[in-house]
Amino acid sequence: MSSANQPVQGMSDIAAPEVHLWQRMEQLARDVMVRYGFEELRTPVVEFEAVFTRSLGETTDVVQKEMYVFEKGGRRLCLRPEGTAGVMRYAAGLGAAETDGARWYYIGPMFRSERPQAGRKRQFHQCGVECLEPPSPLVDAEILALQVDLLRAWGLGDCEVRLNTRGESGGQAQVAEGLRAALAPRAAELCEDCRRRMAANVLRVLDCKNETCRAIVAELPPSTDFMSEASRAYLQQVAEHLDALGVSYRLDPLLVRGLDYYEHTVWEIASTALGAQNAVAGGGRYRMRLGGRELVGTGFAIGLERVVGVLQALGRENALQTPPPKLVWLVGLGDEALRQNLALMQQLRAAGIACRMASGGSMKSQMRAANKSGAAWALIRGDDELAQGVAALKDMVAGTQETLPVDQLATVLAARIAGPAS
RNA sequence: GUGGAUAUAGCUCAACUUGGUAGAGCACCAGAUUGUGGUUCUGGCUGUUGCGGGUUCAAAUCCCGUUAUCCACCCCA
Repeated sequence: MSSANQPVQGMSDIAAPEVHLWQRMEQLARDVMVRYGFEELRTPVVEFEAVFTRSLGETTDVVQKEMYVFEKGGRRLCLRPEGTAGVMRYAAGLGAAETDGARWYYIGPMFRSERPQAGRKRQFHQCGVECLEPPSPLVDAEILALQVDLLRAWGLGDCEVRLNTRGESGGQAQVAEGLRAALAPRAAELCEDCRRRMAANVLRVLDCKNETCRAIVAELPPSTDFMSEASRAYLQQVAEHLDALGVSYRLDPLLVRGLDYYEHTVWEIASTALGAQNAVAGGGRYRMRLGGRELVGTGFAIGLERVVGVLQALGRENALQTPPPKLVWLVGLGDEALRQNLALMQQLRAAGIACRMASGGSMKSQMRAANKSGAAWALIRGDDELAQGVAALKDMVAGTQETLPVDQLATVLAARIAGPAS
């Protein structure tokens, strides 16, 4: 294969039959989110760079090295690396009356310039929600319940939810300090990465994969010890609401979320069916300041490529496939029949019937094309049929054939498509 | 950004170790007494061996570079 016809590194074409799975997933997602009172919000793929640098955190890897940034007309622009900041940029331009109680969802492509690997594309797709109701453990629990509901609709009702808190935003510096102090005596034993993380982002030490680091982390006091009583109580209430909602979860004090805007409730849903990139979805409560307004909300994002990956790994993708529409393939023998078939095809389409035809060729080759396309029927006309005002309708599965008047075709076919499976 | 593996027909792969200008299956196209697909039989088409350079009389094969893919680190959904 030549490099000229490949897509850009880390970006993929999604074609049939897999694209049918995507369409179905998106349809189910919209159905579920609408039931929870969410409206779709479509924000641009291109945003000002500052929208993300200010909200995700200047020091996060996403901002520092993964964004596609470019300059146009003297403005620093970028391709969105995630969905929340763009939604909040939109919200910041509204009045409080419009953002209070807002519930938005989005589905679309995101871009991060990372090295591609299993479950990690440079253009990937997320489905997420943002809820701007007044902060409450009840809202957090409801949003998590929505996410679990959505995964269940896709056939992933058995994923494990890990839940944790980052504490109120005012106390996060204390948490970092506390952890740093607790780690300090054993800093020399930590891996090279973790020694760097101690200064840059202590929380990341908690989910290091290195064995000796994990052993050290296991002996640390839980990070909630460094939080306020109110922060611990908030988490406790979220847990109680989740119990009431029937959502199962596991409290995991080592769960870390990467972006700076999170506060209080955070969660993540992973699947062992995936490789190293096993996080399927994540979410939490956040606070960010944009355009002079401070916005608080709860939201989540789901990586659609990863959901597809889990479904395929577990062999569940077929459960979401819907049967393709029944297709009628028009076969014409001779130029006049082809011409009249073209007009007939448009009449049938106008009646809601899916139709195709070949531009010519022998009857054999046209029938072969009909078969290859998976057409349910072949509709055959030659000079004899034209003269009599009829058409031969062949059932491609049963192999049976009958002759019908042309003016009855639309009603007969429509009835058979709607009726019981043939 | 770092590391490992890989790159041959539309697809899955063989030939590479022991250099001698590529082959199979599937797919595709066409026929099997001139109006019927899917099965069968017969025949046919397909490649600047990812790209660039080097060694050699000769490179898919050996060497260097480069690009891409896969996997892992890192990070995240």
